[in-house]
Amino acid sequence: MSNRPVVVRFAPSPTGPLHIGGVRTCLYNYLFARQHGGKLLFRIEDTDSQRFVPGAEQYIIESFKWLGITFDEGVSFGGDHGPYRQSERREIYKKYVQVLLDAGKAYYAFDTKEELDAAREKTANFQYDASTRGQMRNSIALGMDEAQRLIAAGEPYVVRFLIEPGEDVLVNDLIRGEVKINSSILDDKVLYKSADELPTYHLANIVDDHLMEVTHVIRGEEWLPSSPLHVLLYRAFGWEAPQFAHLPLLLAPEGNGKLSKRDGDKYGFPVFPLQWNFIDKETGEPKSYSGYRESGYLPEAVVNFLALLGWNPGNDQDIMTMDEMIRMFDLGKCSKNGAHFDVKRLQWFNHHYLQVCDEQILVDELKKQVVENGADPKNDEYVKVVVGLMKERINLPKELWAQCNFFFAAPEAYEEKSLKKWWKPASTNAETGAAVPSSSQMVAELCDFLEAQEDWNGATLEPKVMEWIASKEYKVGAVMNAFRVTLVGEARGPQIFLITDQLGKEESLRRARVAIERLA
RNA sequence: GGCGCUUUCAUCUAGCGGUUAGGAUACCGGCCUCUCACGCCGGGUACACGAGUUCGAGUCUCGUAGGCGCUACCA
Repeated sequence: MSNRPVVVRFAPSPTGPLHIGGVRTCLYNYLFARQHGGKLLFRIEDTDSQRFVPGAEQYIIESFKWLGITFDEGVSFGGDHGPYRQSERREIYKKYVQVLLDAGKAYYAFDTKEELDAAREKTANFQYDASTRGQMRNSIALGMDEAQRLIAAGEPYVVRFLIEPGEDVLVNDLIRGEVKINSSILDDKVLYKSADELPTYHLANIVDDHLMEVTHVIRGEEWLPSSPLHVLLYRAFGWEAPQFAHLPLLLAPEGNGKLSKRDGDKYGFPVFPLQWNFIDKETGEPKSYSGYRESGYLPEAVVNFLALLGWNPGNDQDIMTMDEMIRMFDLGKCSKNGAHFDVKRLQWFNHHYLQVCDEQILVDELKKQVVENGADPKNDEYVKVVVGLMKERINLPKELWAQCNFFFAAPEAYEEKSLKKWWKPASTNAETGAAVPSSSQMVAELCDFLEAQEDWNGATLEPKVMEWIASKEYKVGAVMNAFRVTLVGEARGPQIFLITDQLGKEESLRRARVAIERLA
């Protein structure tokens, strides 16, 4: 193995929004590149013209921009190895296909879709390989002269890779160790199609990785079975193969299968970094898949969570900055088995990063929510204080309004459970036999006491109120919680004098008295 | 069906021949407290199964079973 400078790549197909599993693959490539002072390339593998989706490329670029993952070379980033879109590299692939053809390591095949289907129908487990290629329509069975004649006559063809059977192909995987696969189970893969003059993934991938001087291929486990083919292709060209590392797959939260876009709908969380809008092909209706960004997840949380899904630094650290991850990342510490996606854990990460993020993000979000709910956000300072009080109890910004609505709008109804517990009629203390006034009366008395107070500062108000409660021989909880219900509408929220500070004297007393009247 | 990868708490995982099997999320309980959260403290739950190797196996080997992936002129 030579000591080439580290070059890795992320090479998605622009077939739609970027799946969260792809995000993790790219993140690992990024961490690896940065740790080794190497380069990360961004290549677009659009060799399947049938599945090309406009906008997907831009979506992917925007996603990584949001996540803070940067590239050094590639589509939209420039570099000396371009072009970086495979559809713009036709001539390059043609040249290398010819190299293989000339060396007798690949051949022309003319079988139509129908003929191939018929062969598969006829023979169980049909495979286009050494045992069957003699019966098919290709330059080996037909002879090169006939093949050239067919090509000249305009017959569409493909070029297939000639696999020699019976050889154990070794793939050295940085995560899984040595994987051995016998070449007999490999079929003569199509490398090139004359119909669109494009190569298939396998050929384009090898040629590009070689030309772009890629040293490490870090990709999903779904590629493991075809990695022997890739090894064979490198060998056929006489090129040094890169090191491989096949990452475990991301699995659905429960049950079976890998994480799919349907799981997002099923479990109520996004599986894409950004929202993706599209037209439903069947109904013609505009639809969209939700994204982490639009759902209020912070990029730091998504990255941190994803990094630990399949890798860990070997210590007990969970919260990591990107720089720490870059320092500690280790392919050898990646797990080998698939990881179930646990959205609760992601939310915990998000909760953490929400506490340390720029508060203005939450201030703006809450302001928006207040307006949407027809209330008055007053001013930035007011909203900022509320955010400071409430952010520790949310996992997502969208939960803000439900938590803090009472700071902006008086309760219109009172929650039943809270009333049952804290809004009581007059009674007698079972132990002392003393009369206990109703909640309504206690709050009314409290209002009179508060009315007389000149200084409405919670810090000075609190000891006075406590003193007053003691002098009346009331229970602190009974008075404060009844009062709380009148202000909030239920038994929740921050310390009560923090609420009255924000609401002000007039509004606080008004709410209490309105409640007394309503609950009479 | 064939081939490959894989298997420690519900979930993400630590562990690389000798551990009371550790951490995190979730869950439960307690503390704090005017409520709800946060926070802190505590708790339960795991080595898929069966054979070997070894004085000793979660750790090594082989089977079995389960899970996942691939098996296209898709990537």
